[in-house]
Amino acid sequence: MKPSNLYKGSLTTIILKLLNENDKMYGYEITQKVKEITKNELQLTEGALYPALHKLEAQGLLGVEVVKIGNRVRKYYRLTEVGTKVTVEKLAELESYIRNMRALVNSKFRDE
Amino acid sequence: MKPSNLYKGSLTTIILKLLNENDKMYGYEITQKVKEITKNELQLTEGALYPALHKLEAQGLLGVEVVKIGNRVRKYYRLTEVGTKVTVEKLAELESYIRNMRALVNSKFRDE
DNA sequence: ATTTGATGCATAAGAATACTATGTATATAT
DNA sequence: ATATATACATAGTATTCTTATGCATCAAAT
Repeated sequence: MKPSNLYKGSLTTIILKLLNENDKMYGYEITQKVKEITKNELQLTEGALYPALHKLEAQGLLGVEVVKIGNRVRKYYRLTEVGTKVTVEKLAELESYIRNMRALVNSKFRDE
Repeated sequence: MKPSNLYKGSLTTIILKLLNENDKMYGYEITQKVKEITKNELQLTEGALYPALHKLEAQGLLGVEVVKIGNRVRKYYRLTEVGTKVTVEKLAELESYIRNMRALVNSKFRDE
């Protein structure tokens, strides 16, 4: 999460929404999906992502399934029922946030 | 800043933009303006606002003017030249943030 | 053959940001 | 008199993320 610190607080929303779209995803896949969707403008770091996934799991919003691919391990995450509910809330909060920020910022920029 | 933690990282942008619109403002005035514009959805706390103002001043983005109103003191803040430049950057970052978040979240919500 | 880059997980130390609580003080309305 | 609004400020705490580091597998290039 490099570019600006506006993203602070958005990671949970991003993860939940991606899992809502994709049934199940593993961590590395999420980082790539975000890069792809935002055309490299947002790169989430593993140091942020993995702790966030663990926390969401601990809170019961995500379930995990460990899969062996050859000799490598993948941990697939998917939304629980509660996780789906929280996703709805988080998306509503995002809309509210955007609406409020637009209202705060919308008037013309003054340069004189 | 109560409702969601999406606002984390947005305070600087809000302050700078309001000062860009209003020439000069004091702290309490800023809290009221934000409440008004967001229809009470966003209430910034003084514990966040005042340290933020001091920091922006220390960074040279804001200038201060202390005014006595009766027996009370007000500290009016206004943008410096550098502050105006940074405001432009912050607004661009906000647009970028909103664009990226919309892209990440835009597809239909899945509920089956 | 081996090195590089990509894949894939993880955690610890620290920085940045905001929240909660608290403190001080003046002004106004009931 | 008392509650509410105005107006500033800081300390302690919590949350979130960044940076740095570590381990390990696999594919492709030299």
